[in-house]
Amino acid sequence: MREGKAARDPEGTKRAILTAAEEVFADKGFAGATISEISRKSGASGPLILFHFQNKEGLYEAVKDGIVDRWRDRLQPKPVPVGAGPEFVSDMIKVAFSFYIDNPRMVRMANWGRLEGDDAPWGGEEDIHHWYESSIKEAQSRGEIRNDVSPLTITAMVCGTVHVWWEFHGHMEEHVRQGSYSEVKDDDYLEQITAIILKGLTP
Amino acid sequence: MREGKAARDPEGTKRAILTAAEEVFADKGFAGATISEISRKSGASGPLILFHFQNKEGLYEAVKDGIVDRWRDRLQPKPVPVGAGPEFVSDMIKVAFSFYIDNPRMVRMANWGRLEGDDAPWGGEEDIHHWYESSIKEAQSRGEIRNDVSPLTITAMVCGTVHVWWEFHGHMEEHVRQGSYSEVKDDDYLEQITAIILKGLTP
DNA sequence: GTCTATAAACCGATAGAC
DNA sequence: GTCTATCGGTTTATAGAC
Repeated sequence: MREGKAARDPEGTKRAILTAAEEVFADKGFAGATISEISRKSGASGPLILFHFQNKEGLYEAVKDGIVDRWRDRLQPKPVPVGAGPEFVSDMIKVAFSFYIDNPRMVRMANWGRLEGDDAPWGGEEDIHHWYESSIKEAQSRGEIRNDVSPLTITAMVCGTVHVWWEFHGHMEEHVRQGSYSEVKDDDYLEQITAIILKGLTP
Repeated sequence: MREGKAARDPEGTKRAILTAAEEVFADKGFAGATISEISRKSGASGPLILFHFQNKEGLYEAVKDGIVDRWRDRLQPKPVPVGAGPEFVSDMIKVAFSFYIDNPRMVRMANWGRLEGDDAPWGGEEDIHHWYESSIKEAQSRGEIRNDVSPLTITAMVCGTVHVWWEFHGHMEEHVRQGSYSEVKDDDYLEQITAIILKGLTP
């Protein structure tokens, strides 16, 4: 977007604005982000940004929509797993774990949003949770997973255990640095929580 | 704080400002909070707030200090548990669980802070983690907890499993409302995760 | 569609009277 | 210690030329 001056390419401009905005919103949140910073990073003037997206909130929503769209495109419809309870759960953990590596800006945007009071599910999320719930229930009915715990509990536990690792990473590094704990590598953490959860879920 | 006008009571004023500021910072974060809103809620004028706390950042730090002080006052020094590995862990879970109920503003402040890049541990936190680490290690050496997992993993898992419950509460309620999951009560969740984690940690 | 210029509001912070 | 008045800087958003 730096081709001389006023390079009338509305779609390219929009894309540049969205890219820059996503970066800034993920970094600073809605209140902390400014249009002038997005202007600087995108090369488009402030008024042009508002011309394309109405106002700051419109830009924010457009960024969110973009993230959801990209994410949904990558989601293949998964087959309901058959006869593989433990493997299904360890897969669930692994997928959640790498999600945080692959989608750092989406994660940050969701975190800001939650604090700002936005509890609405992101597009496509419902399908995944429906799939989780039915898969867990099936595994329970086959006797592969203990059935005295709710599917929601299992999902929350998996998500939380993974979430805390990436979300409190800097925080925990501080504790390691201060000698409260000895270091744990990412892969080791993944392996260990998988072992604990699988064992904890056996009937 | 509302006794007529200019009620020269510096300590009372400071307290009113801190109370209002804590509310606003917890609600909006540092960037989203404004001195004028804190002024409105506390009854003290903007300049008076800045007179007492230097600048916005100084006020923010004072709020954080106040929270930490109140929190630390309630922390009794705990004895290192003896011969009660599983009970120690279930206690750890219970304490973490009720912490989120008892300290909602502290939790929100910490969440905002983490997003804003503040990884510094809160005062007094180090002691707790030291205590966790040594307690877990002892339980492991006594063969009450499996010793192929790191203490940090266990702490993170407990914190994450609890954290996700309160942090994603509104979010999960949405999923329940949409029929993805059937409802789970707070107490049931606590009971179920305790059962899963305890079983998962047996040697 | 894109820019410059600018309005209108609000921000944190200061000056100075009391 | 507390207030009113106000400054200088930024913010979002608009007007209007091109």
